[in-house]
Amino acid sequence: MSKVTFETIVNHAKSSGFVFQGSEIYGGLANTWDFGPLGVELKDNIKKAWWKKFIQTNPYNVGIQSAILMNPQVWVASGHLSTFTDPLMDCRKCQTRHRADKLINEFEDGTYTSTGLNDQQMMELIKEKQIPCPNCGAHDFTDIRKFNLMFKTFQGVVEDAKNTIYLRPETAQGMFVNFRNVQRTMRKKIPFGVGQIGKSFRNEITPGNFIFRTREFEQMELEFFCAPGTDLEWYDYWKKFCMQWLKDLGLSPENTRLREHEKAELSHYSTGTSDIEYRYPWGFDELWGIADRTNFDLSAHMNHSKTSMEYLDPNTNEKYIPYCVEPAVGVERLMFAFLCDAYDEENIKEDDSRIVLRFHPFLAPYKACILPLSKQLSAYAQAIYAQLAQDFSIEFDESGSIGKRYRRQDA
RNA sequence: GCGGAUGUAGUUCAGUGGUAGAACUUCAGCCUUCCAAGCUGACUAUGUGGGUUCGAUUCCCAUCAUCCGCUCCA
Repeated sequence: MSKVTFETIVNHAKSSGFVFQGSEIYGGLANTWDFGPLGVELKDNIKKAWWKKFIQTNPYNVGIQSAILMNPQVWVASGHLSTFTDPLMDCRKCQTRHRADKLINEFEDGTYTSTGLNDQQMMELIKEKQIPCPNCGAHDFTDIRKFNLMFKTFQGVVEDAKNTIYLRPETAQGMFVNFRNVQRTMRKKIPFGVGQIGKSFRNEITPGNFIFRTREFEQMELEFFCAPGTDLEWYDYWKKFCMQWLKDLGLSPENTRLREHEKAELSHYSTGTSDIEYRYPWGFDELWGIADRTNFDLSAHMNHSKTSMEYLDPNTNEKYIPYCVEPAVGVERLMFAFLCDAYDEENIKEDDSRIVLRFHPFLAPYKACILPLSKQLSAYAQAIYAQLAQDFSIEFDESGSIGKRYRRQDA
């Protein structure tokens, strides 16, 4: 099935109005992509489908939309600020990368400590003590570079450290900090979920693969809160739920699989994570992460904000911090998966093929196209077009031969 | 960020230190046709900025972007 090459699909997406390179006329901006007329329809349809399935028709879940800019304390509590900010140095000789704090702490069995040192001081210490590259033994490091995954900006007119705020690297924290608001106003009982669709930003070291990994991306995340001890059950439930949804939307099962994370690759917040993977042109890669986040986030916010995140179970009169299962999927990579899956080349006769995109009707950018057989029918055709366009995305085309026009729409 | 490759119309691909070419696409006109490639015509390109040169798309440098690895994640 996945006979589509990466290049073919990217070219087709670019040349048929799905995706354009961002800021193209200025030479582009690395890894930014703009969605064209067809792209935005497809992307919106994916979001609508998700919202309908996970929020609108789901008895457990409700939706929110939280701000992209949040109090920096959120990121302190969530761990994003500390775990995503590593002081890194490259060895010029062997091209390996190391963390400055680790170099210091691991040198001579921990004689020295990086605690309390700023970047400048760490660099000086490494130089002074002649700490070598663990890989090749050279003493030729680059300066420390901070790889902060989070985009930084300043709130207010003055640019100083006190005003530093971040663009959110995930939408999830918006659900956690609003846990009590939602629970109270919607009178929700555990288990229940809060979902949102929104942009997130990560200053990835290496983005790439077209729209698969970008620094600005849109997430569809659900935080499903449940009682401690029931999390594994729900974890399984959502895995199946998500898989089924993909299948219902026509994503071919042979290109989709579920993969359990190894212990070593688990993120700082999770005790169990599975990926739904899709067979992209370069191979299977992560599409949808389903994580058991335990009560890590709510506990962290409770400790940090001094606001109780406890839930009083009305049946047992028990107070607890709910556990959380999170299915999180990136809209763009899901869209890319649907694009790859829909792409087909039909052989008409020898040496002749045509490109057809076979989307699920719900996802198809256009639902129909009006093609008058002759220009004399133009007025009637226009009327039909206007009528249908009230409720659907419709195309209109009266130039060229009829066969040609059919084919234009296929692609 | 590091290493390697690449950069010519919308797309695919030619070509040259001295006027840049094709096919498909697109557009206009003819045709009024039910799954592309009938006829006529038209538009459109050497990523950007320097340098060498009488002259650079071609050679050199820088830069930007893309692709492939390292890495990371939804």
